[in-house]
Amino acid sequence: MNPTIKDVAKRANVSIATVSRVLNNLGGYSENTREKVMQVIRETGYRPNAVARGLINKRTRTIGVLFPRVSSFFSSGILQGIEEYAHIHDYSIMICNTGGDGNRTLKVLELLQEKQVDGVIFCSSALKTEYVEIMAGMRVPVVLVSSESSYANIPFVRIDNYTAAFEAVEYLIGKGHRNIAMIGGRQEDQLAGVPRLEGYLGALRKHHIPVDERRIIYGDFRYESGYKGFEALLESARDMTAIFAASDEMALGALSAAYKHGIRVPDDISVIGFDGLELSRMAVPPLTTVRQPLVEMGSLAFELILEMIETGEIPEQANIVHHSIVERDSVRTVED
Amino acid sequence: MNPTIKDVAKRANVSIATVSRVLNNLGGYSENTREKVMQVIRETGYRPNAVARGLINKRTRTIGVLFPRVSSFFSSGILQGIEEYAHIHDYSIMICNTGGDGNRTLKVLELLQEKQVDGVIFCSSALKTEYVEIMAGMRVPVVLVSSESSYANIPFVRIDNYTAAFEAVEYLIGKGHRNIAMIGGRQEDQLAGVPRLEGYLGALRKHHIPVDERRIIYGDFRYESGYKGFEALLESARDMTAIFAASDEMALGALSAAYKHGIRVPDDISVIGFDGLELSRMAVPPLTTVRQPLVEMGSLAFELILEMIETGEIPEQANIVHHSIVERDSVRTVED
DNA sequence: TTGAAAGCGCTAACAT
DNA sequence: ATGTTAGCGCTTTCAA
Repeated sequence: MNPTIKDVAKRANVSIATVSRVLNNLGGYSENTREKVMQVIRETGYRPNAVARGLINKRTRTIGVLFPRVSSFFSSGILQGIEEYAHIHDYSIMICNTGGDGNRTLKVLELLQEKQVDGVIFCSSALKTEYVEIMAGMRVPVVLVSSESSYANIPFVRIDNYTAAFEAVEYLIGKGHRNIAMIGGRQEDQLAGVPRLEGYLGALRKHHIPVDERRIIYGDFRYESGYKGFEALLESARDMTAIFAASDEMALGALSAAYKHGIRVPDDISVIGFDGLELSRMAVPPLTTVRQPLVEMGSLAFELILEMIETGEIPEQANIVHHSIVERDSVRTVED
Repeated sequence: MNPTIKDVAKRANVSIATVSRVLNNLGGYSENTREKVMQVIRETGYRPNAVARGLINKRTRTIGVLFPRVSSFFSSGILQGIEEYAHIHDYSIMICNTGGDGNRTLKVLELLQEKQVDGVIFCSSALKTEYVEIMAGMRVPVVLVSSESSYANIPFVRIDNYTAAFEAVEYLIGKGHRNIAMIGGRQEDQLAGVPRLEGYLGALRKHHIPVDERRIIYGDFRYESGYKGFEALLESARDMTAIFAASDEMALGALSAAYKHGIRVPDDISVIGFDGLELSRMAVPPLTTVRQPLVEMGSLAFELILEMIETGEIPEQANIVHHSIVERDSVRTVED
């Protein structure tokens, strides 16, 4: 057995109350006893039991983090940001996969409640009513990342997807492109699918470019769908000179498909991605993309939840962070 | 306040012991009381407090997972495997970044000890003596992934790096290549750096191909070092027809550098990577690589630790899993 | 400056 | 079949 506070108290000839005091720097003891206690702690290698502490303090210094898929390229950046700040503030994080599955999400949420996490960060999934209900029941702060909730006053941090997509397409237009296709996300996806499509549409309208349905393909944000999307566009929109992909993964799929079909990027077709994942930089050719500051989004989410935990107050609900266009080599200028 | 077992007991007109019994399916109550208790639990939305349970059971059903960088492409696969199995067995995982930093690792280990995790999975870092000492002090099972320990009987799961590298190079040789360069990992890295280099050397020797120091460049497993490594090789080993990169990230760097320099892969130079990351499949051209079953390695690690937690016994120490060569499009056959 | 004791929410041994 | 009670390791009154 590892030593407990009792063992330390005994060996130091003091009461456990005194040990607790020096442990928590509460004062109310002589320098002498402090020394003695610290000495024993060092000798025995005593470490306070956070579980016991948690039981009495009702604080575990642990937060739960939910991802649809922890191992996705997208999750990684956010996770890194959360972890970094959590570590600074001596918090631990419990991560959970929801698999984008409602039942599993509920189960995971219940588990986190049982484990008494001090807060939960919920990432890149739509917030269903059932989630909100159980979250309310948990009575712990919740922050959304790359998600949003209109009907509950839950703070969220995300970029402005509409504007970001709008600017991506306007960037293409600025490069002289007129025949711009889009590989979008899921049409049902209100968080990233719809607004990015709207942004595309909006930019075209603003520049009086007619919308052509055949130039729009819907994927699921993943690589394969980008690959297939590109091939589909090859059929339906042969004259396109540029593609706006609603995710970097899909853009990479497009790049691969182009390579497969002997189509050169950006010489024959330009491609702009979305997300600014690390791998966009590693693509061939390096991918021009709309960057979301994923790491910062994670850090900010942690700061928000920390604030809620410590003050009990609900901060500004809408935390819109800045996107930016990262120019690399997958888009070329088209001469008229 | 959320309801406690006391509240449930009171409302159900039974003792807390009875509530505890039905909660844990221990028997010793009538169907009638069971019904009543369950009814109250449903009504109140009661959830047992895992912290209190942990205090008494000395089990938290939580394991700690350490990565040098949780957000790396490499960690992701392992993490996914661990999480999957942890979830099946109703365990939670606490993930920690060590940043490859000794002090931080020690701090994190201490934190995990305080939080009373039931075990720790330590991934892809060399195991220093200090770690082993503090781990021994924690008195919880430890499993290593993509790492190893000779001086402590800690179970580990990894592939056979030497053989895997050997086979990669032999694969290249089988394709007719003789002038094979290598972009290796860090020379000090005993886990992945040295054995993969040795494998390269061994394969050349076996096939009576003289080793040429100028064909060997050392990187750090990351993308940039692969990029630079490729450029360095362009200077020192112009006649190479193939490159064995000790990581997929470095292989991707090489691919990018080749593209930049107008060198076609695999027409001019073939490239084989190592790891089998998801992104190797997304590369242009799709990367031929040596696959480590990362997800399975994570699952296996979890199973091992679960076994240790539940039985208290130490399983087979060496768990060598199978690697395999994934043939894609970055290696071509050379005619003599 | 220090200690005794209550109690956080739960399990488990012991009664009944 | 059910209740009482003693802790698990700690923090925090309240006394001394």
